[in-house]
Amino acid sequence: MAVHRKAGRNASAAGGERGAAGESASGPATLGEAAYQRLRADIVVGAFKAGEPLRLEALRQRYGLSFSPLREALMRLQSERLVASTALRGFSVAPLSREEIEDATETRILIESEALRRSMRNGDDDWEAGIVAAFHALSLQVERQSKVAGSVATADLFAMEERHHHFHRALISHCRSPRLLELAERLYVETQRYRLPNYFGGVLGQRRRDATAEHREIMDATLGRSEEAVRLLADHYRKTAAIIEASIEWPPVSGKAAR
Amino acid sequence: MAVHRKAGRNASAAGGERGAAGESASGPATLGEAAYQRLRADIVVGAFKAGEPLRLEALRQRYGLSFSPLREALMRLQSERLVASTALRGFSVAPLSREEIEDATETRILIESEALRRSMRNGDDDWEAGIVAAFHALSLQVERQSKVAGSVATADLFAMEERHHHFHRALISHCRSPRLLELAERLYVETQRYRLPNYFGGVLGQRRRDATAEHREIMDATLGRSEEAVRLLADHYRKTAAIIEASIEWPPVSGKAAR
DNA sequence: AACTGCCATATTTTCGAAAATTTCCGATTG
DNA sequence: CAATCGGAAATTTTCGAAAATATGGCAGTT
Repeated sequence: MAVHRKAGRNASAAGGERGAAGESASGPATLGEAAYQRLRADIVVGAFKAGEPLRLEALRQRYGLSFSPLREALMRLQSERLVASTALRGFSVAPLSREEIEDATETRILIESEALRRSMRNGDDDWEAGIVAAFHALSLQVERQSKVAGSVATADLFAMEERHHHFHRALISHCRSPRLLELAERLYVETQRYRLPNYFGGVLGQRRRDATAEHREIMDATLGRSEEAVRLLADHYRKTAAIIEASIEWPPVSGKAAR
Repeated sequence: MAVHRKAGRNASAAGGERGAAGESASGPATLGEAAYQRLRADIVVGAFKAGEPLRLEALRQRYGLSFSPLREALMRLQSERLVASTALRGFSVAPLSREEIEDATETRILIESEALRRSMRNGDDDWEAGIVAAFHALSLQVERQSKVAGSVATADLFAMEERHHHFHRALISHCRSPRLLELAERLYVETQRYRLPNYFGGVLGQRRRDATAEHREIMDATLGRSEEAVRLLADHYRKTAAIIEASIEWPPVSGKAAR
């Protein structure tokens, strides 16, 4: 007995190397992959609070999965610094702290600065077109949301986030280093944890900050192959970090983090 | 029935956060951790050839473990780029290539350059003492091995490797960035795969390269808080990469990598 | 009250088998 | 002969239970 999967499941012939963007239709190929994606999303949006223990039984019920795929996913998330764990005492959501956001921000700047420089050296017409297109799509979404009076739909916030991500990826896309691209990707997700609560939570209407102008400046300098682009990008990230650090009431440093 | 572990196993009360150095006595706390360490060691020393499929049944027999801890370990190794995998087609040893060693080397230089600069800014007396001590220990080992006539014992090669690693870690140890340290660590292991075969395999007696002199120069410039240290370190890594690239007969580019 | 040892319970970790999927091979067809 | 189809075998992935370990409370002692 014990039917493992409800139906024969989506017959994705392709499969796809992990780490690739795609998947598109038909969903994740394995339950482990699905667990990874859902868990990561839930951590990033704050569905689990920082530092909160992640008990396997609870996760099993929440996602309707068995231990094996969950453990795999948690293992993977741990190596991406979204989850912490101690030997025989289980997993917990990685804590948030000033030190962490600063380290993540500065590391991200180090990685993306280099990636941006290389992209500017290697970038061709397609690269430029990709950046312009991504910027435009992002602007449209910003425009649309600024028109809305009250609260913005969650779906729109996700669309916004997606386009923002896409824009920043376009800038460095032609650096020709798999490692730099992967690191930038991970650091984007790590910092997302810090940005999103601030973003969903509150200051939506009164956008004190003109992020679009910053993005445009970065784009212009980048297309002009100017080293200034690197400085602007770094400033952009540092400003974001500063705003977040100011807006969060950091929990008092406690000795016992996990569990 | 089905006794899980032979005996009650070593009762390591401590446990220890993963990623920490220690463990010292009493071995890994969990079988998953043990699998990770053994598998990683076997991949790095080339016990499994690059590109070779890692079949679970074979691993199960080799290490006397069940699937779960093995999969966990493989998952972890994949996120460290030592293992590749495709959705439902299993794992394989990550391939070696010119592109990879170049990317790894340049990324390592990017990371360690920044880490070294910060260490030079932050470093105190203990930091300096640590570097001097590590250099000295490394020199002693080099000295000892150069005296030996014929082939050197494997244990000595490992001791050498360990002290070399320790020296490079000492240089950047005070950068105050957990991420940079972790990345440097991972890149060290990644590049180890390329260095070791060359190291074990052949040119032991006729050390054409005076690595000790290079190390001393790096140390001196570092202790003198000179930016020159960064340049020397980068040269050191690029030279190593160049030697390796020259000494390896690269396999012809084939389309099908895994399995 | 503080400390210690012990037991019951909660939780993680590991196992071995079942299920799902891919791979391989031969027969069949165009 | 190339291509395709089917089905057996090989392999990965998932499950659910068993084992190992940690946790928390309670009694007994100092």
